[in-house]
Amino acid sequence: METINLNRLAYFVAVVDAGSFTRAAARLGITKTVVSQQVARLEADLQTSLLLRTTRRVEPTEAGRLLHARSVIILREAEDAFGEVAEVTTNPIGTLRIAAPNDFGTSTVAPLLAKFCRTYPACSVDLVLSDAKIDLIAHHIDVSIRVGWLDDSSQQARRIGAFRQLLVAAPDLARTISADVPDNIDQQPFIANGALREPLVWHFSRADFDRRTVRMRPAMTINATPAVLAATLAGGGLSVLPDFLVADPLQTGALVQILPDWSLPSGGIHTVYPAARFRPPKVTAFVAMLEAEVKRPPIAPHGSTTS
Amino acid sequence: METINLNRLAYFVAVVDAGSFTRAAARLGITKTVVSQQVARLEADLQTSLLLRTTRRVEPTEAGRLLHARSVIILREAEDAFGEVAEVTTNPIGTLRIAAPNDFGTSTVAPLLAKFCRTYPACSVDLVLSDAKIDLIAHHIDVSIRVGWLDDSSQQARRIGAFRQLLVAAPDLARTISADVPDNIDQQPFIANGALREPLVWHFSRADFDRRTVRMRPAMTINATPAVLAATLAGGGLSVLPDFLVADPLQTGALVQILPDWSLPSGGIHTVYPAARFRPPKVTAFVAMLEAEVKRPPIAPHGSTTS
DNA sequence: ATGCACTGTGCGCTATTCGCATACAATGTG
DNA sequence: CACATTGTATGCGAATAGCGCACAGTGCAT
Repeated sequence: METINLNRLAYFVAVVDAGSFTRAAARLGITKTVVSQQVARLEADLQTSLLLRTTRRVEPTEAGRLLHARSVIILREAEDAFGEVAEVTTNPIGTLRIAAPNDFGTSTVAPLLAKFCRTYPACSVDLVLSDAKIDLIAHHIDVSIRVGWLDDSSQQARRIGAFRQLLVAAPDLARTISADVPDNIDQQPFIANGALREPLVWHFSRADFDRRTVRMRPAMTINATPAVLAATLAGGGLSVLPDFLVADPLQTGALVQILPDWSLPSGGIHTVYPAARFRPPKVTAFVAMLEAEVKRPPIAPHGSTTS
Repeated sequence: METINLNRLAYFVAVVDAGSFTRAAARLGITKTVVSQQVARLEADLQTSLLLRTTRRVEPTEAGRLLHARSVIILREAEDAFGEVAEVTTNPIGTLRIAAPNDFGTSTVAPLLAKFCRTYPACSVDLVLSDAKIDLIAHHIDVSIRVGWLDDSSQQARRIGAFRQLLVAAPDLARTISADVPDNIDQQPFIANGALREPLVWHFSRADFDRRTVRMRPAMTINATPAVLAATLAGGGLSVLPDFLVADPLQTGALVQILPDWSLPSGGIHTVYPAARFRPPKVTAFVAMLEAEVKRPPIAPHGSTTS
């Protein structure tokens, strides 16, 4: 069987159902000429008469009745399939696979998932945490969240928010620091984040004009941000951490911000999508929710310490 | 959902199955350009990305996986349906509905059905006996058998054989007739067949040159041929009957042919088909069998009486 | 009988689509 | 970093879809 035109089945079924070429054409919104010709071609393809025509009546042959019964099922199934696809393309539904870095995923994305699943009960979520860049299409990732500073290669990233970096310390250590300018801060023990490209050199700025660059002396270097946080909480030294990680410790007083009047370079929160022409609503819905969450800064800029 | 092109489903499925546009194109025997474009159009129709493409890998999206699963089923069902139709169009199979006159149907067609059903076990037969002309397509008749002399209206009839008309009588009556020329036969009691157009005037012929026309005097007129036969068997008079009806009585001696050297006009046995482009094999097979049966004349022409 | 309305189909025509060949950007692979 | 391979964009010819029109056949109401 070498590839018979499936579209003609719809015409044929319409004629049988309507009992007339003319009515079928009206129902299909095309000329009766076309219906007649299409059915004729279907018959030619199958080498069978499917319909016996009089000017007054159209009656299916045995082969016609056979094919009609099958075609009705086929067409209904096709309609169902298209309907299902349409459902996915118009409503947030289905499984959403999100890739995110470990720290941001744990601190921000994961808590947001509860709300997302509550808002869109037809969605389920797979959160894939990884700090490495993974192949989006190979892993069926719908949206990947990249935090920090993008290298030029990821062109198709879209910035949905920013995060600030805060110099923090455990309260006991913070009490020993009285400086209100960064100049001598490099005398303090520093926990370097080995995951950053430049973990030691930090550019402080204040009020649009005051700028200082300080090279910290690492008391220790840890290449995973959550571990840096843990060490900092334990009083191991100062460290620079993103706001979304230290919001809670600052709130509870487990950490204290040092030099709160000075800002460090802020980074971007980006979404990256696999190259697709159309974006499913589940992705749009989630990104909208994440963007709202991320635009509401967890720490007011230039706020004071919470101790 | 306004009529999505079903043919593209095959292309899409081929790509997913092959995991590559190029391999799918090879499998389909067309260019990869076409496959790419067709899938792109399907996606445009559905307003959805079905495939995520890299030059190295092609992976279906969630909608794509959904549609793939459905499409595989749809395509398989379509193939099944076409296969079933092909079965009907190539092999004698299915229900064969035959229309025939009461007399010929009873005497000739009905006995033949046993052989037909034995030869083609995949066929079942509906024999519709009626002396009136019925609407072939309204009654789903595959082939109608007309016996006798067609009026000009039935153009699409095909002659598959002939029958002879025989002047017969019961043996007791036949013994009283000694004539060997038709001239005085009109003195005998005659049973007229009211179903004929001209039941009384008969044209006898012998050996290509001897011709006589006789007008019989009806002792009785009966408008159903089988009843004429019954009256003749009962000795009610001479009558003219088709060979297929009197073959058995002549064989057993229940009837005797009168003037066996003289012939009466013979009639045709015709098939009439509903106007269809293609003829199903079940019809062809049956007509072939009927033609063979009918071509073998039940009574040798110019044979002698069997008394 | 006889218009008459209506059926399905054939014909000429145009717009769209199918399909091919070629060229090209992107991406792994050695 | 050359190289092969992938999917896509482009231009072009052929096939198809679809339209309007005209026409023969058929049932219905006179």
